[in-house]
Amino acid sequence: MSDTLKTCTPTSIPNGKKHDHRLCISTALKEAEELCQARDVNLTVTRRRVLELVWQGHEPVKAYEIIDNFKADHQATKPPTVYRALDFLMDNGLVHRIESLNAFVGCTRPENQHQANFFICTNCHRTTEIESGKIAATFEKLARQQDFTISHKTVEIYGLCSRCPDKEP
Amino acid sequence: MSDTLKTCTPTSIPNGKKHDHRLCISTALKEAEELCQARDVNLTVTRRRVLELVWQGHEPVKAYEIIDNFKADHQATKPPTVYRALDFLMDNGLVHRIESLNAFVGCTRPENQHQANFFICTNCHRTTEIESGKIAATFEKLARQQDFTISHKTVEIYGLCSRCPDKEP
DNA sequence: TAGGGTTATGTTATAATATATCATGTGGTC
DNA sequence: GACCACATGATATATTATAACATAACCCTA
Repeated sequence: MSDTLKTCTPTSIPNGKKHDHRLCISTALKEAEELCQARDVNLTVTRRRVLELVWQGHEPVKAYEIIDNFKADHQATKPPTVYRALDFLMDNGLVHRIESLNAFVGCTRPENQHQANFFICTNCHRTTEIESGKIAATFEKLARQQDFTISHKTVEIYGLCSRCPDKEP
Repeated sequence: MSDTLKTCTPTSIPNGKKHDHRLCISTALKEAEELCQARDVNLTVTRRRVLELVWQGHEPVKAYEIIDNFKADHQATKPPTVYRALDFLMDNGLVHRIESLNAFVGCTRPENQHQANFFICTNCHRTTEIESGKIAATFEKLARQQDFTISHKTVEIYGLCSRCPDKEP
């Protein structure tokens, strides 16, 4: 474990395959607990388990994969339960939905509720949040030109990540 | 008709409610015919009708709405037929898919095959393609910083259009 | 002109994603 | 204890999309 301790942060998920993802998970859960406590909302066992399953990796996870995982836990559950937990987690900025994949990914900086933009690797599916005022500024400028008032965005950029540079795009 | 003849173009759909949308439809169909002929691909009756139905307005249209419209035509058809026609139209740049709505919208400049970015009104659902090298450049720059190689994008910006400025966002 | 390839559509079935609705449980509080 | 708010359970169904195989129409060419 000694060379792989780094936790994943919004803009830099370690490039080496072997970052210690257990740390990502435990950090995400700890942050979620703190935030929910601070906000006086209830991170129940179900919601916590769904969050943990979303955080199985840095790849978006599908709702029915989560349901299947509950089955594997011998804690069988039905779609509404999982979708409700996901709604809660999204409302609290703990997970994001990837519209173009119908899937969900853990938020890497939930303490600061935001809409995220994503880079998504078409090879390994690793998904990273893009932080950039530039993006917002670019869209705001275009919006002003058309008298359009932006409320929210879906920005999902596909391509090959730094770990998969040689794959077919 | 005299004050409403303007056809809708990528960046400016007329703001007055009463642009002559029949002209948008006929222009889109004519361009589609020309392009398909030039490319030696087959704009069949089914595909042409699906395109026409997508072009019923400047709002994204759902696949099953198209199927229902075929029923109303007494030309009942099944999902695979419509999805196949939509695939053809997308392959040929004649329609775009709006991922966050699971819906389809006619392309306003099909002669130049491209990936589009969209402004989508949350009130009237009018959807306009954004043309901007700025957007691509902004993302390319961020991508380079992370050794990410972009292949394609889903960019769907929601808010209120110029016709709906006073609505709740 | 029969055979074979290509393209498009038809048909049946089902997969995958998501929600509406009503019932139940649980913990606080008046 | 009665009530309320919240969370979950359970049933059913809606919505979106595709797999797989069959048929048809057309063209080519040997």
